[in-house]
Amino acid sequence: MRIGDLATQTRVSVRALRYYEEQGLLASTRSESGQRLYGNAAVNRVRLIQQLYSAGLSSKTIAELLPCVDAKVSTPESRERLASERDRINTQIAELIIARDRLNDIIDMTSRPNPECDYV
Amino acid sequence: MRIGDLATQTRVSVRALRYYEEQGLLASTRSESGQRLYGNAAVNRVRLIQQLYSAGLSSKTIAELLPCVDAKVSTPESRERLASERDRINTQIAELIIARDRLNDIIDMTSRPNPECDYV
DNA sequence: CTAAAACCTCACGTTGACGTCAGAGGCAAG
DNA sequence: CTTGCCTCTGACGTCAACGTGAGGTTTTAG
Repeated sequence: MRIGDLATQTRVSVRALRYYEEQGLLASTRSESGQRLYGNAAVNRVRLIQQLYSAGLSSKTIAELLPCVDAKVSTPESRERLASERDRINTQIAELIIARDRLNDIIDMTSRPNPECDYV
Repeated sequence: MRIGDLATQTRVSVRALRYYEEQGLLASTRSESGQRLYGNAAVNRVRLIQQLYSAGLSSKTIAELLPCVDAKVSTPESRERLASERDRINTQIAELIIARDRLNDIIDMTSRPNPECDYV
C-alpha cells in the first residue's frame, strides 16, 4: 500500500508518517519510482507508535524501544527504560485523576446556587 | 511575599510566575519600586494553575476558567467547557492506561527468555 | 557604605511533532 | 495526451510554556 492509504487507514497525516520514517520508527520499501510502499503490518505499527506518543514518549525514546519490540528481546538497560516510562505514566495517571477530581470540585462549586464554601 | 519566595514555596520558576501573570492567571500587587508582591493565597493559586497545566489545559483555557473559580459561579458555557475538559482528561486517562498496559506487555514479552509469541 | 543577591523589563532562543508551501515527477482514466 | 490526484524532497512556519541573557534598579547582609 502507498502512503496515502496508510494515512487513511490509521488516520495519521501523510506528513506524520514521513516524519516517523525520518525518526526511524517506521520502515518502508520503495517502488521503482521512489514511492513508499508498506505492508499490512504497518497499520499496527503506526497504531503502536501513536499509543506510545500519546503516552508521552518522545521519538527518540520510541526509536530506542521499538527494536526491542521487533526482536522481542530487551537488554537490562532498555528494560529499565521501559519500566521507568511505565512509572512515569503511572505518576501521570495519578496526577490526571487529581486534576479531574479538582475539576469536578470546581464544577460542583460553581454550579451550586448557594456559594458559601471556601475554595482555593 | 516577593516573587522569589513564591517561587521557592511553589517550586515554580520566577520566569514561570511572571509568565502566569502575563497570561492573566496570577495577579500581583506592586511595591512602590515596582516589585511584585503576593499574599499567601497565591501559593494555592499557583498549585491550582500547575494542576490544571498538568491536566493538559492551555493558558487560555485556564484564564477563562479561573474567574469562575474566583467568583464561585459558572455560566452554562463555562460549565460545558469544564465538563468537556473533564471528559478529555478521562479519555486521556483511559489512553494512558492502555499505553501503560501495552508497555507492560512489551516488558513481559521482551523479558521472557523464550520468545515464541506474536506481538504487534 | 558597599557588594551581593534579588528584582525589573524587553526580547530573542528552545523543543517536539508535525503543518504547509514550492517545485517537480508519477499514475490511472477518459 | 492531458487532466487531476498522488507522491517526492527540501525547507521554512507554528505553537506553548517557558529558558536565557542584556542592561538596569532595588533590597539586604555585613
